[in-house]
Amino acid sequence: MTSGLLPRGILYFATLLDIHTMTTSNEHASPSMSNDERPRLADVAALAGVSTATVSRALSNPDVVKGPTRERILQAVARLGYVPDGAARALALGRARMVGAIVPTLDNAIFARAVQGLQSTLSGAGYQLLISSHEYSLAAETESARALLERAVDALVLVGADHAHETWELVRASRIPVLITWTNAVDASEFLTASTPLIGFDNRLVGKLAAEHLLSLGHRTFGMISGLTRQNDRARHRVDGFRTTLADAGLRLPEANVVEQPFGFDGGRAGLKHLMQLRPRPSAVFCGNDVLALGALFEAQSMKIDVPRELSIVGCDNLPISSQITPGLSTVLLPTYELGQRTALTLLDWLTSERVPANLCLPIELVVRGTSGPPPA
Amino acid sequence: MTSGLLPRGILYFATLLDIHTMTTSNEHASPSMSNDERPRLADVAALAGVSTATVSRALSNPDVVKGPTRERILQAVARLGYVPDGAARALALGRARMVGAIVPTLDNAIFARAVQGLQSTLSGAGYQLLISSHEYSLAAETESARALLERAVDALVLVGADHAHETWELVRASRIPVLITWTNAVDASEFLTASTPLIGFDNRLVGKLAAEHLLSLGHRTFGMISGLTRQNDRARHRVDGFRTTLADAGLRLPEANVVEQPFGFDGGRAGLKHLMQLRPRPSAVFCGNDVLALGALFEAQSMKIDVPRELSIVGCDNLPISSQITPGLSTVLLPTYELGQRTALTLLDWLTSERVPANLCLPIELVVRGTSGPPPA
DNA sequence: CTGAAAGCGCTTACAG
DNA sequence: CTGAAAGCGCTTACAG
Repeated sequence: MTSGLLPRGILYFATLLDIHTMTTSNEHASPSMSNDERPRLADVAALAGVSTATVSRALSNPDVVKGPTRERILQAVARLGYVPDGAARALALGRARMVGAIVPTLDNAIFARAVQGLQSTLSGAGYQLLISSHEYSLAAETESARALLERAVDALVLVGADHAHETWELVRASRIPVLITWTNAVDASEFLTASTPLIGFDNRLVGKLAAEHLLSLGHRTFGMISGLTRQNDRARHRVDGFRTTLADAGLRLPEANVVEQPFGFDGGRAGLKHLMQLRPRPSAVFCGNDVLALGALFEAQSMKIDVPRELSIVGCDNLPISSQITPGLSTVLLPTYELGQRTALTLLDWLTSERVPANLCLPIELVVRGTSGPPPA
Repeated sequence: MTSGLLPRGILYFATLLDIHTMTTSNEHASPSMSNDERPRLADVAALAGVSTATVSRALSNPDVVKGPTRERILQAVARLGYVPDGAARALALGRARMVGAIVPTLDNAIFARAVQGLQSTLSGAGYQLLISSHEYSLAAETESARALLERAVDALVLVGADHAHETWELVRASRIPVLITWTNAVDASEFLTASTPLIGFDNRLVGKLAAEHLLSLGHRTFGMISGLTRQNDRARHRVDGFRTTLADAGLRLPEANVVEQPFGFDGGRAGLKHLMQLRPRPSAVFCGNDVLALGALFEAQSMKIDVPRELSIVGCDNLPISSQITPGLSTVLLPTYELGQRTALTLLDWLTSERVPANLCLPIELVVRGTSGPPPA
């Protein structure tokens, strides 16, 4: 793209003369500008008859430029269709007005929704979102982190507390603000929680709310369908909260009653099939998220198991579909769009104030619908 | 962030001496590097005892640098935790290895899935995705386009053919590759289709497939629940294809039988309520997408209308949920993940070959499940 | 209020 | 194979 060491030509030759007739002609990209290069600040400056410094000021700090001069510059900008080059601006300014986010996947309504909240809030404040996903591979996440860091993002958003050592080294070396989301607790000691704020949910409480609800209905035998817990602290905490709460009530949740399944309806179906073969058969099943719960519900319907009369199911997320189907899914509502919004606001505040923000744990609540009820007599 | 006109200091003082013991010490960010600035190419060069030019070559064109030199450089990179500054690199190179994409929303499985395909394919080739959404507002889309263009993206992906005049001017002035997705046809004459490739579906065919299916079942009275068509060529073409196919069969689809609703389950519900009040009552309803169709199905269930005995419903998208619910949703399958992939591959090819790619219309097919059947006798 | 010029951190043509 | 230096397109401290 660059033409070697020779400076670029200036584009204004054809248009310099009719500067005063500009407003009556095409206000947008001039047809006479058939040059192959896009216009630069110098082109605007030449057309407006000022220095590049003045154009730069007129654009980023308008009131420091005299009215008529500013007018001429803005007309030149419009005439040439000038759009600043972000790379040059980022280099000069030391910030790119870009935030990076790495999520496990976008192909899950719950992450898509949070990303939507993040993106729209950021862009309202003039920041753009660089997004990457890793399909639940922490090694892939490291490469995503490197790729985003290499694009000079001003800050990075990660999901959960489980990350590869290398990811952590990368973000530390980059010296940019890093925000951990979806969780309120970090196990791994290598994460310096003091300078890495957490904005998320209490995932143990998710399991606790589900357990308390099912216990209060009178259930005594439980199963759980969890997402893969291996590199996923959110999934682990949900299992932990569920199990601990049962234990506090004097009930044991055996290992065999916890099935780990990959995210997806099929995971939920497979998980339920497994649990329904256990003896004693669980009368209540808690699922790590709504997609697993819906899969379990569909499988129960396929198996002619009456929900909730023979079996209670509780999910987590409160996807829009969960309130639409019959019976409605009992679930723990996570305010994920708000999570994205709050993440954005916190980050914006951090970037401007340069003070590390406080942790934030968003409130969650149990929503009881048709898939949970008393155990069979 | 920048410290005025004074050049930055060099970081290597503390670490220059132990260059030969490096491999036995911490390979990652050195604890001794407590400086507040992140390492630069010059720091790596100083630590390795070479020029910045050589470091740059060692990183981007390794085989042009002698083995031992390269080794020393890589060790210095590892020791300092050096990550190149993308803004500077983009400025020097003239490309940022970033692609911008603007979608109506991420909060719709169908877009999220396509974006996932786009993102993962791009990042596999070393490109990162800058994403923005506009919630179906073409004015907001213009601002998104400007914001992405200002970040110096190498290419831009748009959804559909309906765009504000200003959006078009912006992308034209930017002189970067622009790809239109989700459609195979452009109405607006201002869009220079010759240099703006289309990768998408034949949305008229979507309507046609639905109509042919319902006609072949014997239906004679139809309704349609469409997304808002105002700034949405995909929605318009689906209505058009449906109506035209019915007309070819000698059947009229009156205006009153087409309800426009915003995307969402509630839109589908409201649309069905309206259609069920018409006399004669439609025996078959085609919905512009699966979310509307599912909303319609749920509303039919609420209204105790037997689907498909009293009413047939056909959607479009083939969301994962559509094959899970009972009855399964008859729908037109759009390969959206593949759309994202193909968009990425086409863009990558375009960026390397600099030849405008050919249009691509992805094959679609009707999937018949439980929500469609013969009309009531 | 405006301009000349240095600087941001890279890459690469040119010369050795 | 390697280095000195110019250039990418902006911003801004400094001087007028």
